[in-house]
Amino acid sequence: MPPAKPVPTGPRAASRPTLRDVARTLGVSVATVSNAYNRPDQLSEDLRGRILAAARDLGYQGPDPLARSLRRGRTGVLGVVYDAPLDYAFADPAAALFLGSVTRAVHDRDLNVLLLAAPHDPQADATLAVRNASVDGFIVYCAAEGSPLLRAVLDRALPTVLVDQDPQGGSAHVGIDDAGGAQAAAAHLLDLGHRQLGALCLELAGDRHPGPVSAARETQVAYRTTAQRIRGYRAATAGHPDAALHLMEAGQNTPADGEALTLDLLRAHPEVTGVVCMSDVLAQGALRAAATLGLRVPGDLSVIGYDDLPSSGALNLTTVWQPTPDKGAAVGAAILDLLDGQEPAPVTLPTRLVVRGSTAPPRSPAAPTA
Amino acid sequence: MPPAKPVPTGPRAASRPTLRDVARTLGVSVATVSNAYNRPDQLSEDLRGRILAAARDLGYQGPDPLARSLRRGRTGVLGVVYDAPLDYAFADPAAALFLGSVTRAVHDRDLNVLLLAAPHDPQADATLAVRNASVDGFIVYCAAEGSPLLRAVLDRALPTVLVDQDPQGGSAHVGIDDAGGAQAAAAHLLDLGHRQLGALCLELAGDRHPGPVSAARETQVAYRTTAQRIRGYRAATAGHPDAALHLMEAGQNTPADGEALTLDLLRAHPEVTGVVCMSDVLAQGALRAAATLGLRVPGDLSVIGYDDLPSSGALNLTTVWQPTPDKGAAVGAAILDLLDGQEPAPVTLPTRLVVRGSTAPPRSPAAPTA
DNA sequence: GACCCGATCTGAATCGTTTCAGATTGCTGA
DNA sequence: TCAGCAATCTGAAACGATTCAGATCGGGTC
Repeated sequence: MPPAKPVPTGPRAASRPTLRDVARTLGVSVATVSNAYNRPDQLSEDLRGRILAAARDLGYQGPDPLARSLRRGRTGVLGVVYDAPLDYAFADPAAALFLGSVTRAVHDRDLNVLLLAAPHDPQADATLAVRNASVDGFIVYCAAEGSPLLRAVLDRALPTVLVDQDPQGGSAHVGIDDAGGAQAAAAHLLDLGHRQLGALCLELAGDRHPGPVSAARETQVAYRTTAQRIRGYRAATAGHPDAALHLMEAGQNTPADGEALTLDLLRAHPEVTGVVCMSDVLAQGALRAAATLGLRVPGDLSVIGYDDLPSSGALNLTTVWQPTPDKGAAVGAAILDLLDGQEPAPVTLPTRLVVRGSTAPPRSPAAPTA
Repeated sequence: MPPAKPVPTGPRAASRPTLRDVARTLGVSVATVSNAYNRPDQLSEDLRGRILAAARDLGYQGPDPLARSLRRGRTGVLGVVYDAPLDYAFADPAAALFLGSVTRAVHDRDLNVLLLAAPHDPQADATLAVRNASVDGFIVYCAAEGSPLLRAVLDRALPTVLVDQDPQGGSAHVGIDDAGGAQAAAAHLLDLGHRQLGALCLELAGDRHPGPVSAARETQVAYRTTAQRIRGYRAATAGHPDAALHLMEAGQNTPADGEALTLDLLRAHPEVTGVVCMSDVLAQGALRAAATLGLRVPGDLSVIGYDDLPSSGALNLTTVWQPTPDKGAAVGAAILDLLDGQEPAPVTLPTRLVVRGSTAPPRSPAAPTA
């Protein structure tokens, strides 16, 4: 005797109706109902109308996105990967602005963005989210050299674009002229006559190591952006044998860290008259520190940022502008190319020094206060 | 004759290996391979090791997330919905900070966040992204009363939390004391002696209508946040019969718009000595406008913001603080409750006036300039 | 009348998993 | 000796769609 065919479970409970349910109530095939949604030209207007009506009556919401993605082999989702907890990342408006410009670029093709980030808990498996993400491609925004997260992304072997990172593993690359911008910033201060400079750096590596940067540490920078900008600062000072550059590393990219770092810097090196910062957010902290110490900007201390945030206009902050909207557009274009099977050319976008009111020649050393 | 069984396509091309492929190479069942990944206790350590090894050799990356989601009925993704193009939304760091705090709250449960927003093209179907999103729930951040996007979300009948919005349709609610904060801001200026006030408002409705707010328009505010804050401003001025409040509506929440609006305001009402703003971003614009006009802050013009962004410290801006991290945590807790089948209580968080240096008593009317 | 064609509609395979309900095996205790 | 049981492993049914290769049918052409 053949094994009894399992009895179908009759009309299912209050569960969501499926394509099959609406097919059954009309006595048509599921293929036809599917066509009613996806290929209106494949069935008569009349039947299509009846199907859509029946669907409405049943409370059917249209084809399940998940099942559709599985069958079609595309999800319509791009993973944007930050190698840091997201609330840290978004403490910098520049990160958010970039994200906005990326989504703008990919929305036209009906792609959405899934946020993937490192967990807060350092014990937790950082790669889990990346490994379990249902996406058509990745955009990696900020990852240290050799980070597990980055490796997990590359392992997925999906279309991937690396932002501000050394190209590797067959992925596309978009970046800015980090070194050039930094060099311009430091050169600006040197041209004004400053010789004792401080630099507020973003993290050099994923380990938390805030404070003065040792020569040893400076040789092993994991983040490309940080490495390039240090290179720029160094290149500028190299032209002035009498110039000194004191590097400070931030634990987090926040005004609070920038303020603390500046206080430390000026305590250790009171001779410093100009500070270059790797972000406007850090520069905001430097401005606060100056206010705390009763130093006038730019009279007693010159400050330069990096990014040119919208708020930096109101702060009258001299800074290095970068083309955030273009960057997002370039990233979007690159990932779309990859999805289309084409190989996009690497992109490096320009930066530009924006001189505002937070920089001026140093007070001459011997001059009396005020 | 029975129809010939279709011939299996042999070893598939260079396509990605599946669970079945690794099962076949070891001669075990797919169930066992699945268990090797999901239920290590269901098979011997020995076999499990061989399976994982074979998987590695084949280049199998682990169970496909999509198929897994379909079968399990959960995606591990939450949709965060903005009823505006994302690059506009993220022009306000407050939006980004909120998003960061939400992701922080849900990451602990291995949930990720999918960004869903209105398209730039007003012709495009705004609801498409929401209808096609594979998510376990929604968080709606900023939607006008009766917006199609909001309706589309509610139609999906998934766990949903509404942020800064009137509760409706069985969804949870998290908000702040918008009116209270606004009232405190306006009251602060009135207490200082100001009587001619300007107010820089966020959009009143989804149509783009920047400029002075007519009485008619004021009666039909689509955004709850805007409505509540206007109510707060009005409540404060109501106590002073000799006080006037001039409402200006922003087209976008950006410093540029805030600046333009302030210039318009002061041109039309030179008697204004204090400006309350519905965001710090707009307040940044007001500060710039003052600088442009050669007005000193707070000597000639007092300015108050809303949000207390990190950058507002450096700007020395008096503003209304709101507990962004708590808000994200509350939203996260609410959505997790809903996913667990529980009904979270509505949450309303407090706001607080932070007095800094951008507010002072008005220069006495008759006093000579400087 | 035979043939072909376009317009509609259907059957069934497939996407890649998870999981329930056994089957098999070897061992223990009575 | 044999029922009972724990430890392993398997078969096959979902999950909810898309899509390809026909089937059916009425009408136009020669």
